[in-house]
Amino acid sequence: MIRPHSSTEYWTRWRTQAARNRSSRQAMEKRYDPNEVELKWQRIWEEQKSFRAAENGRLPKYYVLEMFPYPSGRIHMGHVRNYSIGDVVARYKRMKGLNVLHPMGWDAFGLPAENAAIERGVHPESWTRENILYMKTQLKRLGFSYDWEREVATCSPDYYRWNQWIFLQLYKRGLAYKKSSAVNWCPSCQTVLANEQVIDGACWRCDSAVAQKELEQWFFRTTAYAEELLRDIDRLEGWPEKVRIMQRNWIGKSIGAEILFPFAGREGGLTIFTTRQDTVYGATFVSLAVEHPLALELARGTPQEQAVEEFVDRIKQTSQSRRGEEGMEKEGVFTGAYCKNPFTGETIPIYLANFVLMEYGTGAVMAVPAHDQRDFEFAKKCGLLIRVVIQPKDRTLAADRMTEAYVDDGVMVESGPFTGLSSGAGKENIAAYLEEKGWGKKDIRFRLRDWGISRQRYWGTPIPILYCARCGVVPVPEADLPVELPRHVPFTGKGGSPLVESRAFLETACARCGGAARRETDTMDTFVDSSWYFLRYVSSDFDQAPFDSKSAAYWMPVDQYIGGVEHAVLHLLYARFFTKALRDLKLVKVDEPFANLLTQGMVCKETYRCGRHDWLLPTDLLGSEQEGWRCPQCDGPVEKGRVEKMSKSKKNIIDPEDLIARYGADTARLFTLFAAPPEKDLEWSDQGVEGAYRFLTRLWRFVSQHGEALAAARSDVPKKDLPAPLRELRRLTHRTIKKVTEDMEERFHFNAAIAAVMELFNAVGQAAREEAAWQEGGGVVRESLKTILVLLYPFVPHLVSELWTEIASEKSLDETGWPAYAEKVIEPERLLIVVQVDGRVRGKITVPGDASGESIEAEALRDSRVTSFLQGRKIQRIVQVPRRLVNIVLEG
RNA sequence: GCGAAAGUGGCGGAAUUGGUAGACGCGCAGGAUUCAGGAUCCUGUGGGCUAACACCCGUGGGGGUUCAAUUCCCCCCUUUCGCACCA
Repeated sequence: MIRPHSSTEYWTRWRTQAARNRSSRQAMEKRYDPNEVELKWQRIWEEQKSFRAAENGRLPKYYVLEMFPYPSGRIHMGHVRNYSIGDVVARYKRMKGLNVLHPMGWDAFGLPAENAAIERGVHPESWTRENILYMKTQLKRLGFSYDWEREVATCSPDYYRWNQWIFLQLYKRGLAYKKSSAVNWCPSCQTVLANEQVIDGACWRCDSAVAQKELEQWFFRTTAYAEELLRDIDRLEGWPEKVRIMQRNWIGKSIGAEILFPFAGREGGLTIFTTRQDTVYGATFVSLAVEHPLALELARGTPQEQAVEEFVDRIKQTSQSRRGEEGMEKEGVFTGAYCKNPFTGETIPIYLANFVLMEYGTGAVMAVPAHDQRDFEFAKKCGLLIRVVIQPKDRTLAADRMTEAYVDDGVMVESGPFTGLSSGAGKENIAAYLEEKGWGKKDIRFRLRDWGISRQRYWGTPIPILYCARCGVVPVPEADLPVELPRHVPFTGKGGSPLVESRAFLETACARCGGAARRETDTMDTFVDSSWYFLRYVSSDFDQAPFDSKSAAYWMPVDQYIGGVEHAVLHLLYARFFTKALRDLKLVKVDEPFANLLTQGMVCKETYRCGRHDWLLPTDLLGSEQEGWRCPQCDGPVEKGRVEKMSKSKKNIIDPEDLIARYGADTARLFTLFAAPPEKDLEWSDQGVEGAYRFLTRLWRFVSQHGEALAAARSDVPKKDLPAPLRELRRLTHRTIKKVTEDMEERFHFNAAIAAVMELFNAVGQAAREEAAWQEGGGVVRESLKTILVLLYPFVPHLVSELWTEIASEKSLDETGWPAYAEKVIEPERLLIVVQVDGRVRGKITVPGDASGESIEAEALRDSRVTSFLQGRKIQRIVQVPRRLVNIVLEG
């Protein structure tokens, strides 16, 4: 196969070629045309179905998943980055011999499609389908190695019927239920607004003030899993600490107690929740939320009645978001009613306060002004009693001299039988005492709320519920699924959900009694769709259940999940909730869906801004970098703004399509992977892109210049008697394999991996310029270059595939797999030892690889630069780091 | 306010079981090639002081531990992100 080929022959030819190159380089070389190369390989991969995944029990599996996109119309740089990272992982793991599942799909329900319908009269479905088609060609053009046969689109009835099916299972188990809850309501558009449609408390479309409106809505009982969701965070070792903390905070577990404060002068009492039962002797009043069911009732018949009514009305009108604002002043009103502190026996007043939340705890709190900052401020304002019941260790508090609450732990005082206990012991003892006395009990509360999934929208999954005048709430029988969205509905943007207007959809027969029934017109939150799509991929055409449990048993969990931090809480928490619920339905075995999570940073770019005309496109600017930019509209000075996340409004976006047209997908991928490590923000740089492109061009040129020689070179490298520079090149080659493998494996240090390959390529280039490199037949150069190509394959697969066919005849890239390195080759013959005197580098010596510590020390002491520092000084001791460093420590 | 992450040349970033700080890329400078420009190739490039060597300084600031600190500990500053009346 290999033609005999002497080095002289090669050199003669090389020289003539070089000479010819000088006269007509263009004609000589095949130019690097990324477009041609990339389309060619994309076609080949498609034809050969290279990335199809199939279950194979004999092979270890690897499931790598990137967060699927919303089909907004075009992909953006954030997608390119996210999916490039995922593709590197997928291709790398495949080369390592793992059976890789790498799917892609579409988070296809959502508001923008409905807006397009309202604004431009396009049906949400057509709009979405067209966007999907376009974006799919964009993703294919980037060469991502997806198994497209598993593609899912959540707006397809084949998909959302399983949303409905899961809903019914949850409903059966009481995990889906209905309750009254507030929504944002625009009184002018007569419609419900999503949170993102409320801007500064006003409707985004008509700018009128948004009100709160109570509606009956569907919920998933996420709180049923609160404890497990919290506990299992500890097991998610492959997740960023940041995300784990965010989830913990979101779930917000508080351990405390419920205490009943009986009313004074009437039956019953108020149940409060506290985490500081050790301060109960300092509770000098009780505060209620204005929404508390007893708020008005307690005031009835008292002189306070009118004041309370006014207060409640006023506070309720301020929206939730306003109420949470910083510096919101503590306000309250006395209800006119009293209760008893069961511990002190004192009669204490009941107030309403604007800072007490009905949604948390019981909507009632015992107020301990000395040891809670809010209560302190409130008590100061209303002139209420402040009593110190916890003393810090290092000083003594006096109520009348306090300027703020003391909220830390300490020793209990003035606390009856509990006086003298520490806060910790007090909490335990008081909780026990409560149960003994029947005044209350130990209690745990979560900040986590149940998940409201109802949306008064069209473009989402219809909730499979019927309302029958006779039977009440009736779930749609599984056999009748899917409940499909009616196609023809009016999109006006006014009134309720368009589904309400569709009689064909709305009016139906009761599944139980056959009588007239009405369908639920709410659709599901799109987070429902994305809470289990990773399971659908394992068997995306399965029609007996959401997914085939056997396939899930093979593929789950997702080994590596990759996406933006913006989903750190909601999406990831809901997906965890679904996984646990589906596990309890015996559909899946895993407790957690994502074993490892990588949250990639944002793609940023510098911005330009004019004082009068705001953000400007860099291409519109007048002037220059040196003499300063000027505004094209007013000729005023333009300040080079900060580096910000790419966004249309800041006019600092780069369209991936333009980038690909100019440089190709490989350059786009290489740059995004090289410019920063995946988890950090990436600062876009046009010059950096040029640099990446230049590197690829250099690689291309090297192969076209040396291709023939390399193809003909000996592939069996003679292990012995290599000239020193070639031994060195081999060593670097193997060292690079080791480094890149570690960078890929451990922390996805792709930028460092690429840098190492570039370094190797620089060395190859240098070696190849020497005639000596070809004397042994070019085998070492060939091995090094092949290594470069293989190591680069996950990053720039098109270019590498093309070059590989040029130089490597014997095996395909797929068969070759990820290279191994030999420790023995890496082992250097001579070691470079740094010699320090008193910790400062004073000399460098080289010693044989097997030199003993003593001989290294002796050598170090002989070094002339070192000895000049030893003149007239006494050596105190010598520290040696084997094979690396000698530090000579002097006395004095 | 609480929590987290980060701060290294002109720029993006390397290096952390403590052991040559600045890999790799960009930019810049010089050279080769070219009629010229571009492209390409080669060389240099933290700062100070030098003719050069040498030496000194240097990883946000200050202190500490150590033979040795970008890396570990304490204090402070700055930036970014998340949470923010959760009783």
